[in-house]
Amino acid sequence: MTFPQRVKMSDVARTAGVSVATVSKVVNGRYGVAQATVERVRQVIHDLGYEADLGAQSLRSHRTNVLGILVAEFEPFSTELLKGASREVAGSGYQLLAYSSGDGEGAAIGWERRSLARLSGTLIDGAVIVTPTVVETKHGFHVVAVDPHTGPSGLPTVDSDNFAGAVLATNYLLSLGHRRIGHISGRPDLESARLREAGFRQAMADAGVAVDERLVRVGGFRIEGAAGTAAELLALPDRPTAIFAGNDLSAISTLDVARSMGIPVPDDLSVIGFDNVPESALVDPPLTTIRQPLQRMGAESLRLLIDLIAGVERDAHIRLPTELVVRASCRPLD
Amino acid sequence: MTFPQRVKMSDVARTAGVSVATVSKVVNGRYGVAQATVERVRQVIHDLGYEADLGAQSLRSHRTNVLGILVAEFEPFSTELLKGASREVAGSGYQLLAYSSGDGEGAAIGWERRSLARLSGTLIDGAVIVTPTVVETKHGFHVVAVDPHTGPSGLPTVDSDNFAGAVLATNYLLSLGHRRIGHISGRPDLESARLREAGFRQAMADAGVAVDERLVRVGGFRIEGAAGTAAELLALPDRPTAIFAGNDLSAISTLDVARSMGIPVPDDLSVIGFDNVPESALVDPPLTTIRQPLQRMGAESLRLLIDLIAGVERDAHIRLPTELVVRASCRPLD
DNA sequence: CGACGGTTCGAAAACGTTATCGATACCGAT
DNA sequence: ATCGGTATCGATAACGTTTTCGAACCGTCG
Repeated sequence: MTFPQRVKMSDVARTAGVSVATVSKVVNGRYGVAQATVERVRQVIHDLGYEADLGAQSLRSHRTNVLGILVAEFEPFSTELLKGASREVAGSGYQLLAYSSGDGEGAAIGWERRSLARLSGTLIDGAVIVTPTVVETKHGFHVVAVDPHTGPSGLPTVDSDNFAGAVLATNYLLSLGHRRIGHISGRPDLESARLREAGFRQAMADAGVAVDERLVRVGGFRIEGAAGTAAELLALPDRPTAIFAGNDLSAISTLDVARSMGIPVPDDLSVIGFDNVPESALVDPPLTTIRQPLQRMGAESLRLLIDLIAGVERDAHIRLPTELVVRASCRPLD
Repeated sequence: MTFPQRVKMSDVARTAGVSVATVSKVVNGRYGVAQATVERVRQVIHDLGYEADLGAQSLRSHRTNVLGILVAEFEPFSTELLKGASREVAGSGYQLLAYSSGDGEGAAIGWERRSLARLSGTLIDGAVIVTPTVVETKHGFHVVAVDPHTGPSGLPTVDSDNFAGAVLATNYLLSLGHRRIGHISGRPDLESARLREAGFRQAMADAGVAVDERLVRVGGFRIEGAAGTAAELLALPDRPTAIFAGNDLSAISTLDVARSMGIPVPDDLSVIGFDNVPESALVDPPLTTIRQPLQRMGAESLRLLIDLIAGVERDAHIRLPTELVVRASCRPLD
């Protein structure tokens, strides 16, 4: 296990005929080295293919120019965020690393904290955490939270307007004439799930229609959990004519369940989702849903993180707008 | 930019009343420390929440216990691999970091080499590269290639049996009575695309049906490129009755084009894909395709990498089987 | 009783980088 | 000539860890 080929700063220094200190200055663009020297050293660096040793760099300066993004799992939601984030990072001088807990469903809740402890201050200069449960963060290490769990988070956050989106969705269903509207809500510890349910209730109240409590149920944000809930809802004697699912995954799951129960969508049941993951355009029927600008959220969170590290003063809570995407899974009640 | 809170090995040593050398031995499970001391130090480590500084660790020992997986972009294909890989890594003692070039379409070809140069030997102990163009790798640093570009690669690889899969697909269409079969092939510099086209031609030849060269066209593996190609194919005066698309993305794209041209699938056109990405089950009609065990490929590549690093002797070329997944996008020719 | 093997521990030297700060060279002005 | 002031550069001390190697101790055996 040897790394014989790695060229280090002292090699560059020797063949350029200067000291390592000077090479370091050139690499980091510090003041105090003659233009001619700069160019010579640059040339040697290029010729030798020198790359700074991240470990040593971090050890000495506590900076690595590497940013991390932590997701629970690589599913469509996170993936879209990742796309936006990795696009944003290009040209920023940072590298982006994605990290997944990798441990499935029943994983310990504190995985992000452990990962962060391990990575922070040594491997990465900052991180964006998706759907985090943690709030505390050690001083001097920057993290921004995307779509955090409930609770007063002191962290900088970026999310979308979940409440307004839920109102949008509910109003759309209402405008189609639906009154018996079911809601499959997400994990109650998720701030976004809570807000979506709140928006749903608000819109119903504003329209003056009472919500039948038997029609709003926790389904989880995962596809399996939602299936059971959808089945319960649809098996009800007077089942809802429309379902507002807490996210696209559970909406898609509802579509499946309806099909297997012989309930045609949208004819006998309207379904609306939330998120607008790419899949929602592909399912049959194409899903009407609320669009969260996922890629943009990823991009914004990275930009925010970079700004935070650079110390620029700015608003640390970004809320992006949601919008209704009408496809084919809803229709007016006869 | 200070990190005041970070507890270092010397802190542990001091409060445990031993030297840093001893702590290091405990952490790394080295021989030569009394059982009682081990337990005392372990306790202190836990109490103080000590985490090794990856930078210093790597600097000194050239090991980080971090593995990387490099993908060009976070699309369904890579994502499935990532899932498999991150599942496999759990409990292996390694951490897994995903890295994406982030730069879109026209990015420089050598991005992986640059990334690898930067990360290798300092940040990660080894890497799996998805769809790599590079072949060379510095000595002592292990990489395994998934679905590599064409050319004799000296790298350890894992892929699926693209040739056999293409034969499977073609034979299926043939068995349905199709003779005018079109093929949208992937980027010609991809080994897998080349093999799929070869399998297609082989199966046609074996069945004694000549391939009409106007019906096999390069479409690229990206959804946009494939759309144009599909449109050309379907606009032909005597258009094919079936299309074997080089991958699911182009198959899905073909479905779209067919719909917009008013050609019903599968009634007037059969379409078969390759990969079996999750999306293919969701589209309308659900796509008949060839399944590559993507998650398993991810898992196998990680296992291979770990074994390689550990120095175990084993076959360094893994080829996983493909299989036909019949859904609803093909039907017998009348 | 001295030597010896085994066990447990710590001092100290790396690893490759960055930051400080003193040394040197050079310049124009007195 | 001497001097103050700038540029330019290099020695050197960290950073937190791993590893080597010898010291110290204890019990055993000849």
